[in-house]
Amino acid sequence: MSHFALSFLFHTKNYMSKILPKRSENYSEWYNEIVKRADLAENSAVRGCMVIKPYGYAIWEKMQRALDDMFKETGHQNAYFPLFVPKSFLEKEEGHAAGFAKECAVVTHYRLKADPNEKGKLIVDENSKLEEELIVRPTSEAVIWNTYKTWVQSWRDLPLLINQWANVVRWEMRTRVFLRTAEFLWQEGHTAHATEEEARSETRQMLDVYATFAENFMAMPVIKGAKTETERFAGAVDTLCIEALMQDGKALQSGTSHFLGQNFAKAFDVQFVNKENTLEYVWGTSWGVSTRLMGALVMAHSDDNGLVLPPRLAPIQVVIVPIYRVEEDLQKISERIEPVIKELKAGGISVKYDTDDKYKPGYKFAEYELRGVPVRLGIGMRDLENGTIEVARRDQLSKESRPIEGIANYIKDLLGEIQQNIYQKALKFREQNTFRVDTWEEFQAQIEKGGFILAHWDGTVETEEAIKAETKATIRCIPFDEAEEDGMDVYSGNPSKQRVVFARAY
RNA sequence: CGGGGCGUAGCACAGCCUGGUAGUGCGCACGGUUUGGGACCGUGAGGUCGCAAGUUCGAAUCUUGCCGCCCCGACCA
Repeated sequence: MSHFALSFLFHTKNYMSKILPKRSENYSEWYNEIVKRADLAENSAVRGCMVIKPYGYAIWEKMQRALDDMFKETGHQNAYFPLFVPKSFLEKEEGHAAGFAKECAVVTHYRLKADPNEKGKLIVDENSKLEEELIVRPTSEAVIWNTYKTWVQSWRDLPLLINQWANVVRWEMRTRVFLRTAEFLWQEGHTAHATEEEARSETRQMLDVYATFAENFMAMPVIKGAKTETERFAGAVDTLCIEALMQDGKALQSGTSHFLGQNFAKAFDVQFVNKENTLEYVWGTSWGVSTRLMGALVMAHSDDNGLVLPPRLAPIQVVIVPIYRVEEDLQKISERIEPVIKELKAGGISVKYDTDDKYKPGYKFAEYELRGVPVRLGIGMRDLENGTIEVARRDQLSKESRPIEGIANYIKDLLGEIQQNIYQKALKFREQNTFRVDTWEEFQAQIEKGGFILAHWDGTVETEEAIKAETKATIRCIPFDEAEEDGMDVYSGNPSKQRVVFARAY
């Protein structure tokens, strides 16, 4: 016994560097470690800003591709607007200005000069002060609506369906990699329409696009709904959102779509002449998802062995690890596996054949698990003799030996099955962690345990804020698919027509 | 902005209390043995101990100031 105990103690430190913190013990440390160890991103030298590493960026690119295709299918075009927003633009829509004012980076000068007092140092050249400060965009409504004014004259110019992929900056007090960084990448759609109805349906259409993306690509079930007044986007009439449940029981807003009414059209004087030759303000929408989705992806599916990627977003869908002693064996293995690789690639599957001899197979197994590669194939001399190959699934951490004959087709199906399985698992988790609650005592107890709470709300800001103050729970959304029913507000006891979704949120 | 922690090799840390040769593990380079779940042996490279000032014969270590990072809260996609 003492021998084991001693040897365990002696080696503990070494092992510690190889295993992840337990998800159940320290969720945020577990999250940070996965992001780091799976090579998705790291904290940069710049406070609050992250470096997205190639593997992480490859996932983001897959997200971009899928979303971009969906935007194009729904008639949108990409464009690009400036990073800098003159302060006067930002001021024009009052609610908008108030909402973003306290988190803006401001450019006041355009030049540096050598410090006369200290060699090698630079100081701001006071002679380069800007007449008007430039704001680094926290979002682009202001610049874009200022531009739309010149683009829209007639009803024939509408609808205007534009999207841009860009970076934005919001000076957050506290940041977390992917979930809340000072600078982040996103897409922002900005559309203008002739009628309210059309703008409202655009708002809803894009929310549906996000939900479809979340569920079909990220394998992450979401609740669609509308934000309450307090949670609404600054400058919007209505904010719709998709809300996902993370494995620690906290909610994550994963996408928003705003109906802007005529707020920005009026602020920036964007009018068009309708068919009856009268001037009208256009109706606007804006909608966005960001690199926060990367955080959602990690927190929705991963486990104590690392990242779990849904096949549709995995940069490497299948990794093949050869197991051999001598060079000749590797050659034999390669000869047998090359046609399989070709077949997989022909089927549109991304494959990595890892012949790197720096690491042993065991190391590679652990490493690809950490990185969430959905399927791993192991093939050695024993397999060549038996005509088999080892197939390992990341989502279930299971292994089986299969005939190598027809393996490519098998894997094609398997990837689909894994995609489904990951989604079903996440859906089941959400269902098991969604609670219908009718009393305040129950509510208080349940919110401590996490999860979505469906409870009645009287529709007042006062109640919403009181609940938040007492429990830190916010109304994530007023869900679309929840049937109306008469009830009593869980806090105030006032009459209510519908349950809303409460949770503690990121 | 409050509360806590931390800055020593690429990474994780020890050394600091009680001042005197800068260390361990991982990683890295080279050579050899290994390879079906994170291999091993040997040799080697790698440091303005966060920055600045002070105390001292002498500072990673003591004092003061500053800077930065992380965690927990208040604000937020």
